Amino acid sequence: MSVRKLKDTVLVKISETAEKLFGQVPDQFEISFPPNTDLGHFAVECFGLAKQFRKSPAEIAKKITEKIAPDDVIQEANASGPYLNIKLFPDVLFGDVCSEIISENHKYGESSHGQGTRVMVEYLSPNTNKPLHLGHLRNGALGMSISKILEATGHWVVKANLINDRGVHICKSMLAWKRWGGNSTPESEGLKGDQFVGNWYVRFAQEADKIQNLEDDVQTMLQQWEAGDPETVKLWKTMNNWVYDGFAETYKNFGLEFDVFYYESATYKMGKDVIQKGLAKNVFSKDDHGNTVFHLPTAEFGQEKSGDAKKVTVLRPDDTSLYITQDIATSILKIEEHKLGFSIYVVGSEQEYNFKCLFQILSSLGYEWAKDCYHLSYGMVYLPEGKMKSREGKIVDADVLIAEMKKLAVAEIRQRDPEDRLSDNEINHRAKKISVGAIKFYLLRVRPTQTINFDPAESISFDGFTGPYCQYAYARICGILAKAHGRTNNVHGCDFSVLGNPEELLLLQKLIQFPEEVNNAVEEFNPSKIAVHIFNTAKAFNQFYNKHHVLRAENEKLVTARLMLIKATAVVLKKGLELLGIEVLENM
RNA sequence: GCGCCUGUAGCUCAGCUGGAUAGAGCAACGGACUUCUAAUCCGUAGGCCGCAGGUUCGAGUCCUGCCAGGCGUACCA
Repeated sequence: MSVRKLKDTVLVKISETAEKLFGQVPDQFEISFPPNTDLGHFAVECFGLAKQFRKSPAEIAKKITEKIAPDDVIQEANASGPYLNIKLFPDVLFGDVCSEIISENHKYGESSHGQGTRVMVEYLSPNTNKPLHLGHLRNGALGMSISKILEATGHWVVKANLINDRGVHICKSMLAWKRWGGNSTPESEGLKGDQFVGNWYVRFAQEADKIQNLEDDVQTMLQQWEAGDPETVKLWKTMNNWVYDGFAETYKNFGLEFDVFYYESATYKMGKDVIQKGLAKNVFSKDDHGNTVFHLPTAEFGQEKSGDAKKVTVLRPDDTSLYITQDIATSILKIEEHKLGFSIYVVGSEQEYNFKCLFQILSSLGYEWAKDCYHLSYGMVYLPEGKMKSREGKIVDADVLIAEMKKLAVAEIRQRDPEDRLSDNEINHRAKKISVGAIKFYLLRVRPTQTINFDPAESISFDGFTGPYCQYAYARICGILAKAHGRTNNVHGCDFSVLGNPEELLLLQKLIQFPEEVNNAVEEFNPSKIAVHIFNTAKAFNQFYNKHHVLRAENEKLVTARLMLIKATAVVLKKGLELLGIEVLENM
């Protein structure tokens, strides 16, 4: 029997008993867990039934308790005030749950809700003028995790990266390098390509304070680029490729993957065409300054003080494009190329208004799928000194953070290996998984809408509510299973009736709950649901581990049954971490 | 001004569509390694859940008003 079926069995039983008692089939009621495991394995709140049957919740709970007939699944029922607590026979409860998890293995927790739905997750979307920073890592962790969660719920996911590769800001680093860079390359300077280009972007800002015409020169360069001037285009390609090489390294280190790349340089012209067509159809209009504008419907967007509708500029008077111009085009491209059921944009909360406008414009252009576009907005990452500002050097560089975390992980691993048994290779391998896991967990453990106040000391911690804590629980289980010598091969021959202490029950409860949490996570686009639940699962395991023996349990039956329980726990921990984009280790 | 987000323990956050005594981690203090990995566990201490009303048998959770902070409010991205 599966976990779901087990719950259904209990539901049906209660439903039937209530019908016999009150002559009516109860309306829907939910099954939950009692606050502690002594009370029972499952609980039913009788408030809803109270309304339907016009009796007090306590009375209903009591009556059902008296009438419920024990069978081969339900051991006993107890009323506790308005609550009806149910105990099952341990062999059924533990046996069914563990067997299901072990036989489903990595598929446990998955569902088919999204079967046949294609969905695009656009995330990261960096500019090619500077290296990635902590904000990008939050975006990346979120984008990857959401993609994995969607896949686990049956969706076909296309992960997209929209590269902002053109514009004045890109020209700034180009200009600085052209003027002062000489023949230097990332290679000659021993720098990652994105770091190298980023340095020239900073240099531009410094020089612009001193040199008067620099801003004008950069505008000239942009015009040259738009005109297709071969030399400028060549420079642009060269520098962007340096950046891409650098980014690729960071993606690999942090475990970010993409199926498709969109480049604004390739879509901005299409954006202009779409605007022109819209202008012809009167979706857009020209304002007094020559801007091409869109009037937002006052019903949803309100109005200006003057009483006019609010407007959004989609094309400048000289017909050069804006951010939203190319975004309109990219949105259309995405849908046309990939036949999407829905489309997610993982972008910071500061752009909420822009996306609201974008989706409205798409809708007004006649694209019905605009309602299937969803802006997954997330809060900013603040440093102790305040908001990150790349121009002022007030940033946490992604590569630096990853490298520092890795150093700390290496130190921790060495401390646990006083006899120097581990090879450098092995240490490196472990440190990588641990450090990246720590960063991702730190960024994903709070709901996306929360602003994160980046606390360096807390973020580098490997104790408590962290990724390494969860990885550690998994590694401990692996250690035990490795010494079990195949005694976990036959789940169905295992006698589970010996299990049932509070620690075992609590752990089992977490395993039962996992699929629901995956479901909650996908419904809310909120990976923190899984992070919190995996932490609670690891914690329940550690509590069990500290109080009870597995391999040295009192008798062989207990050893085998506990082995099954922890094997199932390992499955859940691994799957949950995987959905967060975090890898597990068998040794730590 | 308007829109969105946030306000829960000293700090960082959970708290599912209202339901059993408001939970965790960190920091503090006190304990547990001859025992399956102490990156662990146990205990102590710490809360007018921003404030004030309202709805309800029942509110941290829903409604209204206020206070404080963040972001946005278009020819930046």
